Amino acid sequence: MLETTRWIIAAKGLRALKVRDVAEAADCSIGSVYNEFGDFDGLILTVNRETVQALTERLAAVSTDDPIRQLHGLAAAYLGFATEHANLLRSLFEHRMEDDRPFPEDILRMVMQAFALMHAPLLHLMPDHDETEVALLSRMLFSAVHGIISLGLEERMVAVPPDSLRQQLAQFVDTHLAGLGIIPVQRAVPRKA
Amino acid sequence: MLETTRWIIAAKGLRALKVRDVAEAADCSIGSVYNEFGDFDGLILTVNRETVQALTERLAAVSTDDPIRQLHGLAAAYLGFATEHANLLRSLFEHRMEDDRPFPEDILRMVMQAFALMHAPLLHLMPDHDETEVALLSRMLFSAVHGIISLGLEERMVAVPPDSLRQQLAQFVDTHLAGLGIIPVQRAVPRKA
DNA sequence: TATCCGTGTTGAACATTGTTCAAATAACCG
DNA sequence: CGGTTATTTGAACAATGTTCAACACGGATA
Repeated sequence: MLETTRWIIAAKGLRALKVRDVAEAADCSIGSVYNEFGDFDGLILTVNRETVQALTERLAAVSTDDPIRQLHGLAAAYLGFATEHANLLRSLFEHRMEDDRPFPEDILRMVMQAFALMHAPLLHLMPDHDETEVALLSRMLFSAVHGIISLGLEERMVAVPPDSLRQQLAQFVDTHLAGLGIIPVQRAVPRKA
Repeated sequence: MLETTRWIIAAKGLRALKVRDVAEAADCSIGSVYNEFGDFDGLILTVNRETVQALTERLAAVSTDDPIRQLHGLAAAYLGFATEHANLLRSLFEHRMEDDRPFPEDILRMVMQAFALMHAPLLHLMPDHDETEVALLSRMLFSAVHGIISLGLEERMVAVPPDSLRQQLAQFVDTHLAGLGIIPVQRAVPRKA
């Protein structure tokens, strides 16, 4: 049942998800879906929970040997996940609850936790800085990476080629680390000159 | 009629928009809405068009005296617009067409145009660089700013206080410019030490 | 004025889809 | 097997995007 839902969202987008389709594919009645998930939001949120879980696992699997490499790895891992599961990630970030019900606390926590994964390596690289300051910085950096990727993959908006995107992301991380004084500023070779 | 639609989206979010509400508020029949806009998507897209137009105007109004100040101004202007019109901006970026109809070309162009506004000042600051390279860089920078702002304002995800967000954005731009070698790297004073 | 024709408006009716709930079915127990 | 509880069912309901035949109005014409 969950698999079916996830498959539909992943393949055809959140908007294509219908309770009746899920029920039919799972070979059960409409009511059973409601018994299991409460309502439509519950169905979606369950899939979203799994998505953020999978994302976190993927990000957590990045090697922690070298902080700088880890930051690059996190960005690359996020890009990989976003590329492979674009619709699932969109469902996580774009879905709005019916009426004005509050967003589930636990999903929120999980997303924040995932976005905090840059904190540890950054703290290693900036040992003299205030921890809360680094926390803010890491969340901001991850938000920036998220923005670059989610807009870059938006096929409706002249998507950036995946390989170019990978390259851009690496450059972005490097440039920012240089700006923080962690690695030396490397001027790109001007082709024009 | 358009005003009503815009008002509903701005006040209660895209999901709260109903054809019947628009018709009633505009004191006309449901059919008239369809005569005017074709379908539901048409209604939304018309508002989105206005939104990206307003955004572009606001961004274009930023002073072009000093390139660095201009970049800060663009980020700040985007933040201001996003703060004042959060739901309208969300409607622009999160709305998906029915079925799989293609996203309107003109809106796409306008968004790209808005996101390209960092190109000119960046080109001034990097006169020796390849223009297409700077174009990619400017789009990436703007995407990053977009990510920081849109996630930062997401009230469901522990929104960052607006003032703190403004400060973070400025720091982000400065750090990135420093990383590009345009302004000197300024190490923040470590509070811990 | 009466008639006709093009144009724009209407809202009842329809299709889709999330939701409910009383009845049917199944499962368990003594 | 009878009784009790739990689970499943799907017809019916409500909300909402969409259609379209009927209607209303305005101007041209006789």
